[in-house]
Amino acid sequence: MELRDIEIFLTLAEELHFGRTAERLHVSQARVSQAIGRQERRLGVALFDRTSRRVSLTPVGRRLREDLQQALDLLQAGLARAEAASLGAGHTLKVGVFGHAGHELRPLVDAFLARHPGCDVQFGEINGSDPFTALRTGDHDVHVLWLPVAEPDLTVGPTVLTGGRVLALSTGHPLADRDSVSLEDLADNYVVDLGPEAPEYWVSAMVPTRTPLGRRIPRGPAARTFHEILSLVTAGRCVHPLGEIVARYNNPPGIAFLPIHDAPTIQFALTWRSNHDSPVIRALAQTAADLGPISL
Amino acid sequence: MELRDIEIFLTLAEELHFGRTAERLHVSQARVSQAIGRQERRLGVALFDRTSRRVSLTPVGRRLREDLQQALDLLQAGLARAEAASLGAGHTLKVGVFGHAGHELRPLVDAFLARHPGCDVQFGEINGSDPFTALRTGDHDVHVLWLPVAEPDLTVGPTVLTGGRVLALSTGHPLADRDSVSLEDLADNYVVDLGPEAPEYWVSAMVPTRTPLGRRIPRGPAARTFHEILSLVTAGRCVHPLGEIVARYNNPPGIAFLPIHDAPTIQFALTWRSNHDSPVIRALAQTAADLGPISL
DNA sequence: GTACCTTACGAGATACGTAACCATC
DNA sequence: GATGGTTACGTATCTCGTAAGGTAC
Repeated sequence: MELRDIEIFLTLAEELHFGRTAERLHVSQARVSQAIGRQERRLGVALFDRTSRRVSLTPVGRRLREDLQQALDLLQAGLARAEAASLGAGHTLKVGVFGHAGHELRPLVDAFLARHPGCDVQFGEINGSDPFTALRTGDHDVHVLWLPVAEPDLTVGPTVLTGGRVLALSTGHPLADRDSVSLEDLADNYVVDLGPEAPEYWVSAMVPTRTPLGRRIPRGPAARTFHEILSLVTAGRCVHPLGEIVARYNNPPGIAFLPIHDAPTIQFALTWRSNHDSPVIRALAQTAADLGPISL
Repeated sequence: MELRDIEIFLTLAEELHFGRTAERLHVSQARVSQAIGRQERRLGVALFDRTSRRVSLTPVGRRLREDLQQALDLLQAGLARAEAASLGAGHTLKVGVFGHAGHELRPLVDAFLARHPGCDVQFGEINGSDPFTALRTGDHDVHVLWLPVAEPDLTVGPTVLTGGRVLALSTGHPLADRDSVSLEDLADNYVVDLGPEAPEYWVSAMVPTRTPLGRRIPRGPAARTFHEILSLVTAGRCVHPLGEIVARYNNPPGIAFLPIHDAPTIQFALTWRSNHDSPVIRALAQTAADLGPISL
């Protein structure tokens, strides 16, 4: 991307300081030096006079700055116009969420639709055993996933939901008459195995493999959907940690949801394929960032 | 380089044909398709309506074309101005050549200096045992080398010299009273070994390892400089093929230069580090291209 | 069936960061 | 010796070409 070099040049022309330029553009100082050095080599002329104490534009640099600034402004204005056209053009965003989270996201969706009247949002369902596939196939545009998400091809955007966690257990379970449980209690029970498709680092952020004291939490039988999990829990074969939101929207017979008082709050963030972002997705992310996370 | 994508977009907007666009920009048709597809994904809007029969701009595309065309023109004008400033700023180009080739290149240098009065050309000497090092270290900006040159970090520019070839041999050599020799004659003699620093494919373009009929041409003792070669030849220990130009400018005692009548013409081309081109180098190359090769 | 746009995939080039280096005050 | 620009080098990403795959006429 040669445009980046131009951006670096223009920023340095403004800041007259390599370190600050690097900071502003979120790159390393070395990168700024390289970019400028390369431009100067290509052009065959110094754009900046610099010692390690002082940076200033040469006459050629000053002239180039004016020309490029103008060009870049035009360019970005053109692209922005095209993007704006896109947002007005009736795009539908398919957002994958767990269970009823879509309802809790109503404020975000409303704000987004208000800002972008041409657009629409549809929710699709995802589940913990396979959190990324629908995104990667293009079936969904955005997923709302608990963090951390560390997939090389996915971008993690703003957090949209935060909340506590509950333990689902059978009403007949010895712990069921408590007011709350501790993560330590998990060590004495099986939790549902979500299967091999979801990366372990991600699953274990919700379903830990060890208690804070280090005791192993055994994985029991596998389940792929939310209802399979519930049925294992109902049968008393497993307990299972879930987001607090689940307790708010579900009241299945034979199951109790008890707060896990020592589990850290969990965050759900917008996530999308890095290679497939688009103005609509960025607009949703922007709206989410402006709104801030919704706390349960 | 995101600028390339813009260039591709603008060209396609003009041609309305992926194949022709690819041809004009010297890229594959797939690349054009990829570039446009990516732009459209990023912008979230179609820029072209297309079937496999017909390509046309959408309204958004039409508008974007106008904006980007203007921006790109400005940008290139700015860069061109800076380049022009560079050419006026008294650059000195260090050109590495073999022996007296610099004299033969006088017409090129004169034309170049006439076009770019602020610039200067200095010649440095190179020799066949180590043709690239001075270029890579930055001691020289350009080398005039016989072809083929196939180094990944070097760019081969226009051919500046072409000429026949001669065999240097001792005046006491049995062949010395001929009018000319054949490549086949080499098989009965040792040729000078230029050492391991020069790549074999390049050396053998001047000093073949086999005759056209396939007989091996034995390599004799090693020599690093032109004068070392001559002294081996004078001593009768070797013969050695050289460019015709050598015979024109040298008349060393005890050595005869006989035309090799069946050796193909050899070409010498401007060569420089791909990563270190500059307006001055490009200007020299342009002048050379306009002038055409000088035939001996 | 043919012209021509798109997709899949791999190799090569490029961008960028880390770390060490060098210069100025 | 502290601040700040440069150089060397490794790696992750991106570019681009080849080849196979669609689709409209």
